[in-house]
Amino acid sequence: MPAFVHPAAPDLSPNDSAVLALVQTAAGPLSAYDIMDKMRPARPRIAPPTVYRALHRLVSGGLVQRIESLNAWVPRSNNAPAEGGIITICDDCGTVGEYAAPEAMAAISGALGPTGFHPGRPVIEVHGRCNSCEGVAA
Amino acid sequence: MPAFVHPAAPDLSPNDSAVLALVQTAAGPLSAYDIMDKMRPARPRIAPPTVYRALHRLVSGGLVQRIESLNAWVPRSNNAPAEGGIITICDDCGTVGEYAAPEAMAAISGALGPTGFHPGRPVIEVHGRCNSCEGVAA
DNA sequence: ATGTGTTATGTTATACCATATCATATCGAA
DNA sequence: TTCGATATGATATGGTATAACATAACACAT
Repeated sequence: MPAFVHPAAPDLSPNDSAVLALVQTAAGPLSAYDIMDKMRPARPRIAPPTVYRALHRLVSGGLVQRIESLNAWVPRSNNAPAEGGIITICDDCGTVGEYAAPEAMAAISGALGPTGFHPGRPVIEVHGRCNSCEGVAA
Repeated sequence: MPAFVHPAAPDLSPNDSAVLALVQTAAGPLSAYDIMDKMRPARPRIAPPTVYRALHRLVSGGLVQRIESLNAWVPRSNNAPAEGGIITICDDCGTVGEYAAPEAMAAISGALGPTGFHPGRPVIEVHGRCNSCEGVAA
């Protein structure tokens, strides 16, 4: 897996900042339409492309990550790996976590080596139950 | 990662068989609406729920797999791992592959152990370029 | 044969997710 | 000032998935 480094985020547009703030302060993953709804009080005419454009820029800047298996978006934590950490998704409470796992990434690269496939963007999302939820009802 | 074993597929309904045949003979991943379009000549009134119900049953039976990052569906190969192999997706030609990688799964489990997260369904999809496409235009 | 439970399918409508397209605004560099 | 680059506005549409309710088909016990 090539070590992908996000380009340094330039200063954000007002739009981008607003979207980022919402994603960062949300209790969990937000869909693009959740974000729109939250922006609507301040900006009644906000439209989907505006939100998606901001999200795409934030993803490029490494500030936001899309959860493919949820069609939803979460902030990247500051201490998260530069790219491609493991995402955990609790199917009970919806909590999402992000963890570095260099050995896992290496193992994936190793497994793909013989196939000739050239890895680019990895999507590693593990559904399951978080520690709290598992404790409540095993 | 618990070793999840799909329940043995009971005999398929006619609907399920039709959907499975289409997925298995397609050149690449099919969306649910691709499948509907292919069924329409024979069944002009086919509707989305019919296709989705078949797909969900086929997934439960381990015969079909959903590619989360494509919103599309592919057959499980006979020699594919029981569950949770690594999916490769060539972003140039669309070809999808499935590979076993027990060490990678173990590494993911290992990385998550300290977090207390209890893994269930893993989604491991690696976008990149297949060997052929990489050769054509590096 | 009738009733009952179960599973599959039909049918309509709707919700939800994402982008194409074209117009307008803003701002700094040539 | 004019131009190019970037961000946003605005409308429309395309694409993905499920809710809700109705009906059919079949197995099987009474």
